Formats: sequence, C-alpha cells, structure tokens
Amino acid sequence: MGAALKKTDRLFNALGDPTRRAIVEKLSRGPSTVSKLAAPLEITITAVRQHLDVLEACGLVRTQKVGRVRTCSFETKGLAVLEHWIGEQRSMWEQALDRLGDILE
Amino acid sequence: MGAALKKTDRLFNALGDPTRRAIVEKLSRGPSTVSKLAAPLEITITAVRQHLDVLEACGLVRTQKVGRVRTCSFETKGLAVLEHWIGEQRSMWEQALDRLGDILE
DNA sequence: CTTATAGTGAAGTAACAGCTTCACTATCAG
DNA sequence: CTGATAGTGAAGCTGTTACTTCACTATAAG
Repeated sequence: MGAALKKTDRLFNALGDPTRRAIVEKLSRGPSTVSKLAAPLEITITAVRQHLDVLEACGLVRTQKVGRVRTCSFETKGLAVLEHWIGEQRSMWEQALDRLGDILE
Repeated sequence: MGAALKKTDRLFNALGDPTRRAIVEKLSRGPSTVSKLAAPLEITITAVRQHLDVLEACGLVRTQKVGRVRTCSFETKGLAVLEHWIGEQRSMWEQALDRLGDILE
C-alpha cells in the first residue's frame, strides 16, 4: 500500500501544475509531438520534455520515438487511480455520516 | 469558463501536496480540530492553518470557529469538480478514438 | 555533402511553497 | 485574577521546481 500511495502522490502532484494539465487536456483530444505541444504553450521544447517525463512516470501519458519525432499520447491508466482515490474519500465520508446518524437516533 | 479553470487549477494544486491530502483523508473519516490535525502530522498548528486556508479556498474543507476551537470538516463540493474534469478528459479521449476508428475504416 | 529539423542532457537561475519561530489575542478552568 | 489552552499573523529560511540557455546528437531533405 506504501507504493500505491506514492503513485497517488506523483499523480496529484503532476496534475497540480497548470502547464502539465494543459498538456494532458491537449493529448486527450488526440496524439501530438513534443514541438507541437510546445508551440501554443510558449515554452521551450526542453521544458515540455521535462513535463512529459513527469506525466509518463505516473501513467498519464505514453510516448514513443520514431525517427527523430517523439509522439505523445494520452494514457487512461492514470485517471483510474485518481478516480479510485476520490471514491475512497467519498465512501469514508458516507460512513462518517452514517455513524453520526446512528448517534443522533 | 476562465473562472472555472482557475478553480480546477487550485483544486489539483491543493491535492498535489501529500500533507494536504493527508488532512483531507483524515477529515473524510470525520471532523477534527486544528491541533488534532497537527499532532499526527508532526508539524506546527501554524502550518496546518496555512494548509486549511488552501483547502478551504478550493471547496475541499469547511471550517467554523466556536469559542477558541476551530472545527474542520470535509466538503464534498470539491470532489465533484475533480470528477467533472476527469470525465471531460475521458470523453474527449473516447471521441478521439472514434475519429481514429472512422479513418481506419 | 550540406543544411534544416526534432529532440536530448547538463547546468544554472529565479520564484515559489512549505515550514518554522516568535509575539500576540481570545477563550476557558481553577 | 492566574495560568493554561487554541489559534492567529507577520516575517524569514530553505528546498524544490519550472524554466532557460547552450552545446550536442540523430534523422530527414535538397
């Protein structure tokens, strides 16, 4: 469970950066390349590369280099982990409300 | 939509910090106070207060001061925004896959 | 072969985020 | 009243992080 926590850690941290979320949003609309991602963001391709490292490490993006072009695509796996965490908190909260209800009766 | 984006921004940023996520997880199990939150985290109550500011600003936590004690509780509203964002990306990705399928036919 | 394109890697900078300390206020208990 | 408890606010320290520059490699095109 310690490793799982670390994964959630990296995931939320990755999406905490607005530039990185912009990249994810772009890629969810379809694959792209490093320089095509950089253009609208107005940052260097080096910076984009660094962001891609982070996104790849937590399962939000998958990349593949063919020739001299690296193609980046969206990866659904990361979102599943996110949804799981949200579900956990929700159900814990429901249980807490139930206990409160029992006490009030 | 600009304002909505800013909200999502603050939300992910808030949950990007492990300490803040620990606070949210704790509160989803039931309400607590500032100093009770600080104890297991081994940080000062001042630090916890600062985290609570962030969490309150993005609708993940609600707090209320009675006498000299501030009681903090979990707020479901924030999670809804999160889920909405995840859903958006998922559906965009589905559509992208559909377009790809059409092309391949 | 020459030149342009796409990306990589290392190193540095500037800003920010998380945390602390300390001095302080407000509330409750004996 | 006295002392302890719970929290607040300002200011400063420190490590992290997002970003840049520059020198470089590898592929593609003329």
